[in-house]
Amino acid sequence: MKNKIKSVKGTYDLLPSEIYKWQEVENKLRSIFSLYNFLEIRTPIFEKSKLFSRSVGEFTDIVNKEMYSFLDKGKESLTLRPELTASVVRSYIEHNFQQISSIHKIWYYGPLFRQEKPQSGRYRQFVQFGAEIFGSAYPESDVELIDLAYTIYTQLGLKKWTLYINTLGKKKNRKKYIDILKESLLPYKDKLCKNCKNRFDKNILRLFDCKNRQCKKIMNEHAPLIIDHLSTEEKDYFEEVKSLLDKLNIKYEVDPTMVRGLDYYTNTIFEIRSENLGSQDALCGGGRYDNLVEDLGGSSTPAVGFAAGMERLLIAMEKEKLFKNESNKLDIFIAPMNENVRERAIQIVKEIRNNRYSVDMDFQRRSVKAMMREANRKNAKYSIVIGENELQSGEVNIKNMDSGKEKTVKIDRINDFLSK
RNA sequence: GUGGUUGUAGCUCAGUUGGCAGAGCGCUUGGUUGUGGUCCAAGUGGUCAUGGGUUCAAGUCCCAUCAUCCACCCCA
Repeated sequence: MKNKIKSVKGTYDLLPSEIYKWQEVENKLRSIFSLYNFLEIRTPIFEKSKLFSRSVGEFTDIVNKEMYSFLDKGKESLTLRPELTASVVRSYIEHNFQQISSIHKIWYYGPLFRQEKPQSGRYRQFVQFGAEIFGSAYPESDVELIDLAYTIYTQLGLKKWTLYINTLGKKKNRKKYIDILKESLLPYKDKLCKNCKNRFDKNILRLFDCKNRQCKKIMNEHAPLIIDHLSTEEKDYFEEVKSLLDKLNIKYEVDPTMVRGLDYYTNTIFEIRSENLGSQDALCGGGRYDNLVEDLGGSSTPAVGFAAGMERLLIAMEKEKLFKNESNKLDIFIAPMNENVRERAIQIVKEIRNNRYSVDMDFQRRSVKAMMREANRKNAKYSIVIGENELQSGEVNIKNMDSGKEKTVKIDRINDFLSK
C-alpha cells in the first residue's frame, strides 16, 4: 500500500458495481417530483461564505466548525455548500422568481460538504435531495410538501420509518418561549450534563434532544412545551396541518419536543426517522421558513421545504433488502476469433448498435473459451462467435446464453433476428 | 472535537505460548483443432496500514502515526 493516494477522509467512491442502486433511486425521485409538478434547480457547489452564516445561523456548529471555506484569488471567503436551501433561496432572489410567478415548486439533488467526523450515515461529502415551495403561507403547502416526502419513502418501498411533526411558532413567540424556557430551567442548570450546560446559552431548544437520563427527567418535569406558548393563530395553523394530513391518510406522530438544527425554521417542522439506522437515523427533515427569503435580501416570501440524505436512504433500503440485482442490459456479445475477422466484427458491432441494441465485444484478443466466459460474466443475452467460416458463408450462429441453443442467421439479418 | 473498535491477497476472513504467509471466493490458463455457466487441475496474487522499539527471531509484544467503523457531539 505504499505510495497509493487514497480518497479524502469521509468521502467514498461509488463503484460501477453498485451505482445502479443510486440510479434506481434517482429515477424514482425524478418521476415522483414530476408527478407533484416540482421543477429541478441546480446551483453551484460553492457560494459566498456569508450566504450560510446569514441563513443557517452564525452560532450553529455547521457554520462555526464544519464549513469547508477558502479564500479565492480576490481574497473573498467562499464555502463548499453545507446545505442547499440557502443556495436555492439565493437563486430565487437573484433571478427575481417572485416576478415570474407568485408560486414556485422546486426540487434539487446534489453533493454537500461538512467537515464532521465520519460515521455510519455521515460523510464529509454527502448527497441530499430536497424540495421547496415558495409563495404560499397556507397549510396546504406544508401538507403538499410533507405528502411529497411521505410518498417518496412509501414508493421506494421502505417500511421501517416514522414521520414526526411539531410546530415552533413564529419568530416572535419563539423568542418569548425561549425566555420562559430559560427562566423555568435556570434553577436546574447546575444539575444538567456538561453538554446541556453549554447548550443552555447557545441553543437551549437542543436540551430537548439530550439522551442523558438526568437531563431528560429535568426536561420532562420542568420544561414548558412550546405548543403551550403559541398564539391561537399559530395553534390553528398547526391544527389545520394535522387535519389535512389526516384527510390524506398520512400517518404521523406529534413530537412536542422536536426542534431543528438550522435557525431559519418557523411554524411547522417535520422529520422522518428510520428505525434501523443507528444513531444517524434522520432520513429527512424540513419545515416552514417564512423569514428566510426576506432575511437574505428578497421580498417577504413564505416558504416550506425539506432536505433528505441519500446515503442514509441507501443504507436503510439495503437493510430492508429493497434492491434487486442489476438487470440484464447487454443484448449481445461478439467474439471475433482472429485478426482476419476482427475488422468485419467491428463493423457488425457498429451496425447492431445503430439499431439500438446494446453490444459489447472482445478487446483482448483472447481464446474462444475466454471470450465466452466474458460473455457469460457480462450477462449477455446472446453471443456470436465470428471466424473465417462465418465470413465465407455470410452466416453466423447466434447463441442464446440462457438456453445454450444456437440459431444460424445471415449476417445482414442479425437485427431482424433481435427484433423478433 | 471527545471516547472506544478494527486494520493480513481484488473480496470475506483464518493465522496456536513470538519460529518458512494461509483458506474460500475471484481472476488467468488448461482438461485435443472454434463455444460460457457445473465439474477437475494448475497458476496469478501480500513490504501482514505506516514508522519506530523489544527480541537470535515480530503478522503476533510495546509506542507513535494514519485510516476505518461505532457512540458522543452535530445533523439529512
